[in-house]
Amino acid sequence: MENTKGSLDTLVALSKRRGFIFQSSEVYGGFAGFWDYGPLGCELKRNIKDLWWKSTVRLREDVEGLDASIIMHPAIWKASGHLDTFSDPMSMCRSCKKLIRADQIWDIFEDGDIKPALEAVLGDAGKIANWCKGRGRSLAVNLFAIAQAETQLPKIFDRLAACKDAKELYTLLASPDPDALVLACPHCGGEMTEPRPFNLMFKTVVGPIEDPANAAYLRPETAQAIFAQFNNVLSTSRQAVPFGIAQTGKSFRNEVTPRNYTFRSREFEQMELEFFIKPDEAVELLCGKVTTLTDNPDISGDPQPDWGWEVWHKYWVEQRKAWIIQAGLPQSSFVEYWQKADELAHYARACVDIQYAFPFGVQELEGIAARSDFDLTQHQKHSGKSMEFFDEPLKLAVKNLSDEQRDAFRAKTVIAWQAAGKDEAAANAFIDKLFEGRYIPHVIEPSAGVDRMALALMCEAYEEEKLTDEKGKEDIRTVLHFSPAIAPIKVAVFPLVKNRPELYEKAREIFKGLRSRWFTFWDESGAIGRRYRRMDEAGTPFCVTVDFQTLEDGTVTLRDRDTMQQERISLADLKAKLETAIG
RNA sequence: GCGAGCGUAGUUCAAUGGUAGAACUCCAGCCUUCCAAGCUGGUCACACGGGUUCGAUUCCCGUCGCUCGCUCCA
Repeated sequence: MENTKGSLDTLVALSKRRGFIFQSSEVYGGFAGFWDYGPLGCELKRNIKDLWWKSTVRLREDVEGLDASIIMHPAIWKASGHLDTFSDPMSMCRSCKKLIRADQIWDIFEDGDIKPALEAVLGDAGKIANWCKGRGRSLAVNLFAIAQAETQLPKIFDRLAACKDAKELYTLLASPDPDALVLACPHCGGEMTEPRPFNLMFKTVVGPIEDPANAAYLRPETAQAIFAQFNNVLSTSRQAVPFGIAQTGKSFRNEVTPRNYTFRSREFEQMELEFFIKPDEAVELLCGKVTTLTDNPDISGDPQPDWGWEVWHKYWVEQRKAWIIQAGLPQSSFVEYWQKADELAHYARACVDIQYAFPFGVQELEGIAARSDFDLTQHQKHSGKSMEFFDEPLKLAVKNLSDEQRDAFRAKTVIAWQAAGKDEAAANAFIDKLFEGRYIPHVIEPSAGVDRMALALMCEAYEEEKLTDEKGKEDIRTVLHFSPAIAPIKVAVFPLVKNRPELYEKAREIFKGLRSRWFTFWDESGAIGRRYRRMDEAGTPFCVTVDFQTLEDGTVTLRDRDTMQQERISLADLKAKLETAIG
């Protein structure tokens, strides 16, 4: 049997044909970056989320759930850094790769005579109109926006975007110095890319008044809500660090290029866990040592109090890999990529990407980041509210130390912090707090995409099987090998033929009995083989067929999707059998 | 965001300056005692908006969408 995985195109076609995923707003021509999940797709997504929630929250004593609002106080995005970095036009230096806010470059230009000169030229609407004639629309829009000279000047970005064109315009109008309009990096003098609007967040207005002061954003990640509600969850849940807060929900990013089917969508769903841990210094004071990866600790069992952040991070990487395998991606189908030091975000100590081999390339499915205390520190700074955790055992442990031991600890810690580039005062402030039993927890963040997981599971499950029957006739069977836990339809019930009332009635009775427990599908039309194949394309693991023997001895045939084998099983045993297989 | 190509039923393909055919799918009926293939009938398409024209699915322009390459991806 020679089987193939099929291309992304064949998967997309099946996905539409069977009702997994539709293009958003299709009747109006579609809407790039947005997708709708049909009857089977929404079951699939629901099953993925349920499986995640069960393993992350329900089965763990140390994780609590949260379901926060999508639109939150804009100050959250100020604190998190999203607003500063990604809502302004940015320009990147081609040499030193530094990202610089476009208005900062503009400020540099203000030193010279570029700005007034440019504005003078651009202000001549008649010249611009002539020049724009026959040129690209976006260019004309940009230049006219500037030329219109409304009471408010157009946004700085619009002006800067026109710089390249303005240079040409300068030349055309015999400007004294067109070269002056080349954007130069203020750090190294290198060439800057054209400014781009990094407004990755969707902006909206809260309240009926259309005023910039009422601007708010759709969340670009679910994580920040968890940090913002850290204190509330902590104080109402009887948890203590280490513990986690989990959330699933929609997030929104104004992606520049939504491509590869649902992989990079502008609206997507995340499953995020923020797991709060003690800083290593606190672990050391409590346990007298910090277990690191070089100690080769056993991370397959319950977490241990002496684990440092490295071990916690590795622990969650392994937890997440186990879950992904459970969901139906074999170990061989994904890779664990440890980001190099220069790839890490400035606040991250380590980050592992779980990458799946999609048909369009090996791409990130989930990230597990060690984010230090960056997020809670930011929110403490911006909100003015303490994000510290009071660790009573820590306070007691410190109390039991001698003055010499405390001094030695302080000296050692200050040196370590200085080696990490932080100043002595910060180290001492941290140690003072620590000695009182207070610290800002660090965090390990496993962050997974529901849509990416659904797509990966569909890609992995998809197979075109070449079958040859006993007469030697070849046939291709398209089948989705979903694991029973995530399969949208768990079981289908068929009457072997539909024009025998007694058979039909018996099958309906069995169908209704199963439906109360699992998502069960009923199909009575066409040849039995055709019905089996329909269910293969939907990924339904089991089909129950009611035939004449059922009426005599109370047995049915149970057909397995993957092996296509059938077994006769008594109705009395059917539910127990399915319970074992599906769960 | 830039450049190139593409856009006809759910899918794969036709034809055409005079409003479109097929196969498979799907639906209904018949037949049918277990793996899509029998019979009969049926539903369903020119992405959207302008322009040229007596008339546009066809030619032109724009928008939207898709694919590829660049760019981007906190």
